[in-house]
Parts: sequence; C-alpha cells; structure tokens
Amino acid sequence: MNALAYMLLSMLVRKSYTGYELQKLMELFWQAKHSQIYPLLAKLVQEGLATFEVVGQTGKPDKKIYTVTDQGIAALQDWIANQPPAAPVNRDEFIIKIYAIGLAEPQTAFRLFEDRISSLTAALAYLEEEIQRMKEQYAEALTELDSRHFGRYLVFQRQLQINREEISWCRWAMELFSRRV
Amino acid sequence: MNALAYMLLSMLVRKSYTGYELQKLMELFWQAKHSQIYPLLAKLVQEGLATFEVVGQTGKPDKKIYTVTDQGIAALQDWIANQPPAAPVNRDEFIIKIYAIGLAEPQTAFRLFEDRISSLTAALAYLEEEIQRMKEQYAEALTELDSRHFGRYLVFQRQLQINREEISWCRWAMELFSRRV
DNA sequence: GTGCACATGTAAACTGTTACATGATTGC
DNA sequence: GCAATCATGTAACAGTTTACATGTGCAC
Repeated sequence: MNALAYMLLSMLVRKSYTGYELQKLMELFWQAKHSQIYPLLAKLVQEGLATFEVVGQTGKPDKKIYTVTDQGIAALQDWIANQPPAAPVNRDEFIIKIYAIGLAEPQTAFRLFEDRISSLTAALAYLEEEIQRMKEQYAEALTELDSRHFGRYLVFQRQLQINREEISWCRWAMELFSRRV
Repeated sequence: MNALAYMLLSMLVRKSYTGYELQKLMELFWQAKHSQIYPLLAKLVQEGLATFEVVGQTGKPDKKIYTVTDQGIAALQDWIANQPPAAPVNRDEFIIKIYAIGLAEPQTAFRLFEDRISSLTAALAYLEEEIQRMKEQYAEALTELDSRHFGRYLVFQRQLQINREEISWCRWAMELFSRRV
C-alpha cells in the first residue's frame, strides 16, 4: 500500500466514486494519471479494502463505482495514526525557471508570471466555489472534528490561502522588475 | 534532459558546487537523492553542459566541483524561454492525513499539526537567515532582473511567505477543533 | 563506541508518465 | 468534421527511492 492508495481510500470515505471521478477530484492535492489509478483500485478490491459496483450506461462506457470497506477504513486509520508522514515532495518547473530568471529576457519573465497568475486564479475560483458549497451544505457540522467533511474543508482552506499568497507574491515580483525594464 | 538536470544547471549558474552540496541546497525546492544526482551530473559533463574539477582532501573523500559551461547556460536559457513549464506536482502525505482527519483520534490530529508546525518553523528560520544574508551581501543589486541572485531571492521570498501562511493555517485548524475536544 | 557529517557511486525495486486501444455523445 | 467529455484498461518507458558499498574524523 502506497500513499496514492491511502489518498484513494481517503476520498472514498466521504463518498463512493468511480476511478474517473477520483482522478479529477484529487488533482489539486495529489496528481495521478488514470493508468496508475485503475490498477490500484483493482488492487484495493483484491485486498478487501474496497468493493465496486458496475453501473451500465447507454451511450457511455459502463462505470465502476468504488466503495471503501470497514477493513479499508481500519487500514487508513492505522496509517494515519502510526506511520509518520513522509516529507512533502514539491516539483515545480516554474520555480526552477524563476530561480534562473536572471538569464531570461524581461518579456519571458513577464509571460511566466502572467501564466502562473492565470492558473492560480482558475484554481482559486474552484476552491472558493467548493468552500462556499461546503458551508451551505454542512454549516456548523463542518468544523466538528469527527465530521466526514471537516478534513476536506481544512485542506481546501489551506490551498485557498496558499494560492492567494502566491498570487500576491507574483504581483510583488512583477512590480520589482517592471520598475527597472 | 529532464527538469532535475535544469535544476542542477540553474544552481551551477550562481556558483560551482559538488553533487553533495547541490543536494542539500536544492532540498527545499526540488527533492532528489544523491543516487539520482551523481549519475545526472556525469551525464551533464558528457553532453558538454558542465565540467568538473577533482579536489583531493585529507581525511575526507575527494570531491568533484562542477561548473556550468556556456553551452549549459544556452541550453538552460532555451528551456526557460521555449518549454512551457509542466504543471506543478505536489505530493504531501500530511495533506492526505488531514483530508481523512475525521477518522482519527483528537490527539493524533494534534500531533500531526504540531509536527508540521515544527518542520515549517525550522524551514522558516533557514529561509529568513538566507534572505538576510542575501540582502547584506548584494543590497540593491538583488532586485535587478539580470542579477545572478535575483531569482534565488524571489524563490526564497515565495517559500517564506507560503511557510508563514501554512503555519497560521495550522494554528487556525488546531483552534477550530481544540474548542470542541 | 555510536552516530553523524563529509563524499561518491551502482543496482534493484518501486512509482509515475506516455502511448496504445476502444467507442458514443455533445458542442463549435 | 474536430475536439472534448465520459469511462476503462494495458504496456513500455522514464523518474525516483531504497539498499548496498566504502572510509575518515569528530563530538557525545
């Protein structure tokens, strides 16, 4: 069982999903291709940590809706409590480019920051929307430690604040050098 | 040439380093083990993007100090300007655990946040120290777009702000549930 | 005398990406 | 017509981690 497997189980605790949906919903927090997710889901079923139900569809391929089992929840709880989390891995090519920005033309630097701001802004819109939805749907229950939605709310709030911070950093950086071009 | 290769070249632009030093210095921005770095440095030399000089030491193993070549700088400039940066990859087991925190005991949750705060605080101290050093050493030259230190300064400032933001998020989250335990 | 910092390297195992494969529906 | 969305899966390849390998000096 690797970290991705626990990510999948974590998402299935809140709600049952297809592999396809899991990929989309994880994207902001853990990036994985479907070619990695589908075989892993099969393995979770094989190990008794999840089950699935086939739902036939007309005009679309059949889908498999996965549900976490009690054993899956127990495995997840054990991992959360007893395995110290591995150091975070951040791999962001944009950061490398900024690190060496002294070698680039001013317009290249500008374009890099502009593109970054636009992808951060898109993510921000999604995060704000989802947080709003959570608040409406779950109200005070959201901030209860044992709520099935509390963790997701925390993680979304964190990402929201980090993205806002990075946007303001982009603007600060752009101003720093726009005064010198 | 992969992203790690460009990361190595980026660092060598500012100063010549050994593989051992490169790993330590990259750690906050791009995580790689020495087993990945050493063979890649050899490959950079083979392709003419870097050179190295062996320095014998007494009581310690000999070291190889790598220097980027003009060709290496050109390759890096081309990559920065012409290859759109890949989407960032973030893989953080702590986030998975927080996502599913509703399944954990309160003291498990507390411990997770405390450990997170302490590693963020340690990183923060290092970032503040380095930024202070940069300001003292390079003064105004730091914020000039073509300075060899500007990019590093930007990247350190970004990480500083993100870490501060995450620490305050941790405290906010801990307060949210400490009132309910 | 035990563990850590310095310093480099290879091999095996695991994780993750790209490409191949299929097929209907909807919007531009 | 062409691309995108839905939906799953496998195979080959690239990237990353863990383990094996070596050796001195220094601090506790």
